[in-house]
Amino acid sequence: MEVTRAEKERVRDDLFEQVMTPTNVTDAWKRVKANGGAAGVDGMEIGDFPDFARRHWETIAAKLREGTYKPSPVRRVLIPKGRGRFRPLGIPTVLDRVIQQAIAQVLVELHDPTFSEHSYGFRPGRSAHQAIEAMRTMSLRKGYGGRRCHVVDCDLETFFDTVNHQKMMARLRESVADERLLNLIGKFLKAGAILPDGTYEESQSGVPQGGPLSPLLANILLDELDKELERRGHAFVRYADDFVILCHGPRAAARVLVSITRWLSRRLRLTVNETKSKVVPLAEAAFLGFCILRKKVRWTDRSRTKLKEKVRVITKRTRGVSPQQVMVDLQRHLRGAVNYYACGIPYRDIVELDGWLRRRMRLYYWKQWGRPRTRRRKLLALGIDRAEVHMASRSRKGHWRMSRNSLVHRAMTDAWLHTQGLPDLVKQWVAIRYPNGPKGSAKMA
DNA sequence: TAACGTCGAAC
RNA sequence: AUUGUUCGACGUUA
Ligand SMILES: Nc1ncnc2c1ncn2[C@H]1C[C@H](O)[C@@H](COP(=O)(O)OP(=O)(O)OP(=O)(O)O)O1
Ligand SMILES: [Mg+2]
Repeated sequence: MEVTRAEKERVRDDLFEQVMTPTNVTDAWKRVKANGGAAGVDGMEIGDFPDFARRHWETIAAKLREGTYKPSPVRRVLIPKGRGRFRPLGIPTVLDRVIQQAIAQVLVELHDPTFSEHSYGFRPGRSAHQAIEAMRTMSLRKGYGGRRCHVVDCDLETFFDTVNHQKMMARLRESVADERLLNLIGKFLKAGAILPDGTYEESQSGVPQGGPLSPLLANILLDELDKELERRGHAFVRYADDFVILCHGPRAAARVLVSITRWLSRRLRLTVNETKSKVVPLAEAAFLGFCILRKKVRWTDRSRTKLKEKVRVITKRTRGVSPQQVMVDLQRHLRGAVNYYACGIPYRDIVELDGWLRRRMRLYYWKQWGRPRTRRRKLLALGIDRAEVHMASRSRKGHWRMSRNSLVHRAMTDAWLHTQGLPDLVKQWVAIRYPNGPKGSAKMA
């Protein structure tokens, strides 16, 4: 016992050297390189880094060890977040990303095993699917399934930007004894930012949205929230700054929301987003793009609308893009999106979506063919007889109506569209939902 | 099983 | 132009 405790002390105090290990640093660099991200405030691209590192790593390592290394400010880039709002990214330099990544790799092994079972965001081996499934399982427990079940759906306001430095460092000090490492992390927090107009801005609070270490720091801070929710015996699931608490009724839920809001503000100096946070009946609680309806996971109307909108954009730009190219784009987009949502898509939705997609693609071809002469030629080539072709090719009906026309349908059959490269959504859905085939006989991977 | 690459989703 | 963490799918290779 005495030996293991002493050993642990040693490892804790040696964390900094663990970060600086050549294998750890090269792993960190590999990751930064693989991400292929943009340059930071110094303008150094990923491609420039190996040369720079060969020349300067020794002196940088020395400065890091002496505690005299000064991280560069992050580069502030505003990206649209919908509804006219913007997300302020903080992009560290390539060098600082490597260093932060190296720190994260060491700290994650120390901290992640101690995190709550009910926390899912930014954590290795844990996914959004597991989080929503955990929520579903909780809702099945006695007392949470019925009509009375209400959910506190909580989200923090500009979460990363509002992380309190003092609170963050105090929390880190509880688990990290190495002063050099704490010092370095503190410097990263205070590095500041260069705004798009070139002016410097101090960072009095916040972890950069874009720092490789930031998600882990966020979880280390909110671990205290998890512990508090556990202490109070709440049925909750957290994904980053987004968490749900299942309650036995609307009044209890309302009390919990008020209480947790106050606790977060007082204890962690974090603000609950008043507009995003609310108490709703279980069926109306949207979490990670899903909700729980009649004990099943379902994608939200919003998720479906967003997916359709994306398809619309891909199939819109009729100018200059071949149908084949459009379908390649559709293929790879829908493969990923359907793969994510499949667990929440009911069969009738996927059939409807598949039909809508084919119709949209027929419309694309029809528009592409344009002039009556080319329409005539294409229709004949697809095996439609001359008399019918004559009428259809000269049709002045609207395009969307033509896409439903039976002749157009016979020319471009479902099978033909699929041979041209149109993804088969129903097939894909079945492959995900029933991976073992109709008999359910084969073994799992 | 692993490594690289492309892409999707959540935050 | 747009960073990061995590999960997943597909492709190439052995
Ligand atoms: N694209 C991203 N890049 C880097 N970090 C991100 C990204 N998206 C989300 N995050 C991180 C930083 C956010 O503070 C945190 C929570 O996300 P989110 O709730 O969507 O935004 P937010 O909390 O910053 O603003 P809001 O007030 O709109 O909730 O997750
Ligand atoms: Mg938020």
